Amino acid sequence: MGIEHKTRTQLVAEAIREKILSGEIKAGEPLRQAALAEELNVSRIPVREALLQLEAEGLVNFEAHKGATATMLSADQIDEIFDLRALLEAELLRHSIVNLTPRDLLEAEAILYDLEEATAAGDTQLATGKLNAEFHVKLYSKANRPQTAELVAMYGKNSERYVRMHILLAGGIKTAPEEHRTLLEFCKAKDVNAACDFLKKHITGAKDDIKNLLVKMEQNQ
Amino acid sequence: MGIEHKTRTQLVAEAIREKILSGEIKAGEPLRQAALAEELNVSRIPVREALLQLEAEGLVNFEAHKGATATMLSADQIDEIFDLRALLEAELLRHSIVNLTPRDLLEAEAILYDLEEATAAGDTQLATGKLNAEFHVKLYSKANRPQTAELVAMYGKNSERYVRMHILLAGGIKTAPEEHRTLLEFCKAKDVNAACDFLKKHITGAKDDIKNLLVKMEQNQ
DNA sequence: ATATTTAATATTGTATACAATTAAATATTG
DNA sequence: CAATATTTAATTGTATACAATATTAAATAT
Repeated sequence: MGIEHKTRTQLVAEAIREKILSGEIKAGEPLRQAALAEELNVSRIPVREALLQLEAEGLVNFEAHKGATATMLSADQIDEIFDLRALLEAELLRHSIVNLTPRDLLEAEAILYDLEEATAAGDTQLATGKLNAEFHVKLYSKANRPQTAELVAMYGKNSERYVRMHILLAGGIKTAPEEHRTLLEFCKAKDVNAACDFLKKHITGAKDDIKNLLVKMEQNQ
Repeated sequence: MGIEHKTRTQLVAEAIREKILSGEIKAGEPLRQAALAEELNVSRIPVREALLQLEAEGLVNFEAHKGATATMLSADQIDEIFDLRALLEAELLRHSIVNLTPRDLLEAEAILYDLEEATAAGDTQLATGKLNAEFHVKLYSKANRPQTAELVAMYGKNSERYVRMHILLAGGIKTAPEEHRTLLEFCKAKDVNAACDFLKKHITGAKDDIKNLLVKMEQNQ
């Protein structure tokens, strides 16, 4: 049970990732190695390695000799990412549902309870962010599809900043709380097809909401 | 039209990638930075960066302080990867079919012709490798889904060594050539659902073939 | 002899220094 | 003045050197 010995590269990656997701570093903005290195009190080597990792996560574009920039997703790319999420998350759910125990379903319901309470309290940040993710992860938890789950996590992270932005600009996503409850009921009933179809629509709905905003922003520039 | 100035990191990545795909570096084998650096006449820095890239491609596992190893895919992981490919490639085809021009279909048929000739000549390496990939790529070429295509390319690369190995050990994949022709006919007829369903079965069939071999190999160890 | 420390070695992680490339600024020419 | 060279500065890419960690070998204790 040793102390976790995080490498500098990992710490730097976390720092830059958060800067991008929080919007402190805006999409398209160049990421200067020297500046980041100085700010984080490390040499450029771990910064470079962190940037490479973040490129693999889709948060950064790294072009040889030209440097790294935070990725700027066009409306089309957002569109595609959310389609991918719908496809992959439905696949996870399909494999998970049959293995979900009554215990799992109760835990999901407990999260849903918190989520509804947060929504009622007006905490859209918490509701659409952490709790929403927890609920979904719980439903997928018995899929036994680690690589698919990793992909889903990656795309989730990549969408996160746009969701956050959307919350800020549009005052939260209109995802009706009942949608989550409907999804849970389908899972309880072990109605695989209904649950997966509904999940796809659920994700696609969020997409349309965000995409509209993105299109407007692109026009304004 | 400048001379392509490939960075050392890119060259090293290509070299190591080929070593892994060709089987020169076996799955599970450790990749010593110093040894690779000396062999390729570079310092350890580009080697490290190349290893990070290859990790993103799924060809390498990189653990802090312990070093990198060529990924060893279990039968379960192969299973999941091929399921993912079936899902994603069907998605690409679904979006591409409607945009495929008669010209595209003729080009696909030309590749298929070469493929059948190679098969007849007994060149399973060429037929199941390059030409097979070309045929599929042609069918997906009008999908307009760059990120999905990138994923498919990645998983394709990751499966490649197992396909190669299978060809060596089992004398080629039994994928009936008629399967490709059937798929092409569905595309010509613009029968989206039939084509996608058939494609999924086509990929899943290849999976079962390879998986059987993998299971045997795991038992032998 | 086996288990547990301690020392030695090998290997990875990171800072510094320098080389290569690109972008910006200045000079040059039609 | 516009367009093109030429120089300068900024930035990235990579080698070398050293620090931190993990692995192996030796030493000690049980």
